[in-house]
Amino acid sequence: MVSKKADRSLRPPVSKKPVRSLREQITDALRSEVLAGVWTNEAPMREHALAERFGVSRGPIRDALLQLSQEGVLVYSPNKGVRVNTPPAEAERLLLQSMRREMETFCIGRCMEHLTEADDEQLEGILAELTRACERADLSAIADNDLALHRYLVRRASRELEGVWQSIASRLLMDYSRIDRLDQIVAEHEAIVRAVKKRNLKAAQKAINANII
Amino acid sequence: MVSKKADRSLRPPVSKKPVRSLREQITDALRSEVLAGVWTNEAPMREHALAERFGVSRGPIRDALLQLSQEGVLVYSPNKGVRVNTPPAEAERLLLQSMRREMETFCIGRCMEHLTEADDEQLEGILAELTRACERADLSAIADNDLALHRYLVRRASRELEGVWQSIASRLLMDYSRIDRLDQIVAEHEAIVRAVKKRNLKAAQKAINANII
DNA sequence: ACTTTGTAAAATGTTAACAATTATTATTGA
DNA sequence: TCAATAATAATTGTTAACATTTTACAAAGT
Repeated sequence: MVSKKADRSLRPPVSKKPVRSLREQITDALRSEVLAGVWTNEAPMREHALAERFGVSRGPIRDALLQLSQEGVLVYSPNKGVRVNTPPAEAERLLLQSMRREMETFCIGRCMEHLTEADDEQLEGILAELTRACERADLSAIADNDLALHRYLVRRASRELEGVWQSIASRLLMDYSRIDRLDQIVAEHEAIVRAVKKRNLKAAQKAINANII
Repeated sequence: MVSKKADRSLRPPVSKKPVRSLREQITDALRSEVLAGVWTNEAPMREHALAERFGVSRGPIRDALLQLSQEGVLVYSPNKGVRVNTPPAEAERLLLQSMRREMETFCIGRCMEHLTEADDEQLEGILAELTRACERADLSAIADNDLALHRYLVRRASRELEGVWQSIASRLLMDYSRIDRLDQIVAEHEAIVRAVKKRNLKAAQKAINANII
């Protein structure tokens, strides 16, 4: 499924997309699953089982699990493996929320002016995927595209900040599976994209802050 | 030096200290070196050389390099290895500073009331190490103990926040090697410890904010 | 019945060999 | 001489085997 051979044969002959390593692919797949509530924090996630499922050896699996542990999605216990992290307590949650708002407000303010129509298209594409994911209630895809939309704006503002942002956003979405208002998710992100397309900074910041809850 | 056998033989018979994995030891060692300016970002850090130096195989080395890349200390290029990251630009720096202040202000306010005399002793110990490191101008040890003192307070407040804090603090200290006022470092951290020992929250927050520059 | 102890299974930690990629050097051609 | 290209070396990516640790289970003892 993510094996290297298959990946290469499927890749278009001329591709500008940066090669995504096995580790990255596995990390992304597992993150969206965990945020969607596919895994419980009762039983540890076994490396051998994951390796078989992804059709790779334990090496890249370990890399992904280590990365997700640093990101706050999983919790790592030496010699015991990893399990799903618990959502942050109320006080931590409020702090992380405040920090995420600060980051994304900064990022949209920084990238807004030099966004192009190509960026608008990209955002529309992610929004469309998010909408479809909501329609079929695919929590994993919803988490994926929710993060992707915000990440796109962060990345446009600063590659340096992406890592910090990811670990804050992931922690905040640790109880994403409890989300039930799927139409609200779509509406909030539509508002963000709309404001961005109009290059209306204040409205965009307002929409983003309204979405970070 | 960091081999497992040696480590176990040196461990006291009854120890409450959590076992530090090879990955953690190597990560900490490399982080303090990079922050101290031992490595340049000109040449990539070679896995084989590091493996030989630490007397382990490339596996744990790769783990440490991956972790430090996520932390913002190193930059990872697929198939090309890692090199030292560049310090954040001014705008990013100001944002990260603000976030770090917010975090540490929160953490000291949260842990202050349930700190004990044992904590005071720990902090004094770190401060003493920091002072000695400054006296012999050992930048690596200075970076280590500077981070250790702040990390201690963060950890006392919340284990959940430690990872986020580390990646912010590391990025802010990426030009630590340019520090030349060694006596000022000692004075600022003395002020922090003094305020904490007096359980004076306002003074502690002020001292911490004065130190985050 | 309960605790303790020893053994076996299963999991993670580490290593070394192999595969694939990138960088370097040498060579060929105009 | 210089550019293009092929051979070579060096480096990272991946894998499978081995080592260590933890866990589960059963047997023995009190």
